Amino acid sequence: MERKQTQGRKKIEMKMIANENARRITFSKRRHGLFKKASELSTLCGVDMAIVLFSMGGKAFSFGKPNVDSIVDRFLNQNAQPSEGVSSHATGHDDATVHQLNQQFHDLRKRLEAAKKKEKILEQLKKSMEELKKNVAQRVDELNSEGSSKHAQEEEQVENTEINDNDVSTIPHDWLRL
Amino acid sequence: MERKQTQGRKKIEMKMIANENARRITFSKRRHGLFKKASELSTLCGVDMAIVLFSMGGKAFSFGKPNVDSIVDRFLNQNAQPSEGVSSHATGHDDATVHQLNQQFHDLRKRLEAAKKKEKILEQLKKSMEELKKNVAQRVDELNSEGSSKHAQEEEQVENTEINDNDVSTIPHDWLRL
DNA sequence: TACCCTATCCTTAGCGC
DNA sequence: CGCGCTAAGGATAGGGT
Repeated sequence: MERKQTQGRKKIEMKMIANENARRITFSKRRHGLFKKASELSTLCGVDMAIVLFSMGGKAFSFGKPNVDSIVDRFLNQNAQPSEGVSSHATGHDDATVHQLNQQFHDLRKRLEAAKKKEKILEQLKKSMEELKKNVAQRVDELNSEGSSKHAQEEEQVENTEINDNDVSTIPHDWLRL
Repeated sequence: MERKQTQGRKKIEMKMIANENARRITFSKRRHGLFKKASELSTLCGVDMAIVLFSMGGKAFSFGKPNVDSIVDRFLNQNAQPSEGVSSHATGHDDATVHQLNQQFHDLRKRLEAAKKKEKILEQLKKSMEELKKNVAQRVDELNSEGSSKHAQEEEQVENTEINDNDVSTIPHDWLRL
């Protein structure tokens, strides 16, 4: 008789998980599960939505269709008048389709504008990096020429930028932060 | 010999549900499921989060812990954060400085990667927009010249950002080895 | 609209690599 | 970390009230 290899899934109490490590694992797993469910819901029903959550470490994760910002924007401007752009003079023939297209167009324009801004900053970013590079190299040189040692084990604390999510355009909201 | 009362759950294709009524039912059911998952995740892991979604009818639904606005606030304010980094040039000679610089470098590189990805999306975005623009213009024309037969509801997905980003690092991975 | 029910399908806790 | 595995727990499509 063989023992079962694993005990399989067990029920857990719905309270904050005490063990910090287990909590992190659960956070990771369930976050992915949640995003997947969200993705399915949005495709099955053709609706727009966004999810934003902050881990215990303060790191932010997000999912959005078509993107988080457009949803947040809509959320904040719920009681404001929608958008007016293309069919501005179509006072009488307002159709759901046109309205929808309008909405999408509006969102796209916003995204383009934002993107252009970010392009400029890109250059700055590159320069900053070059300088940083120089700085570090110099520092390392100093250290090396003064007798190398063995301290090298721990570093890399930044980790995990979560650039790739399971669906659509999920660009890290903080991809630009100087 | 009784017939089974129901056929039980069946697998469904992951595409927009055609039948409008079924779609609404699924929307309702899965929305509840999603919110429940979200609630569980937030309690199990003790994290804050928010979900906002708009039904096809344009109605907004939301979930938030502790509430949506606080999350949205945090999300929006994050882009302006100074991020308290590293005191420029610590005249020190300890490896702490190097460590900090190294950390900052990693951070920068991650951002650069994300930025390049963004660049690609930009191109696609522009194309999408051109097309959308054309679409809208055409739609409006149709409406203005009214009298034609009923239009088909042929939309188009603006989304679908399939970006395969390979090799983004401009700097050799080991140019700096601590 | 909101529940109820059942038979599946899907998610994930707990371990190991 | 991420990936795989197993099996129990949970979500839910389809149908009914």
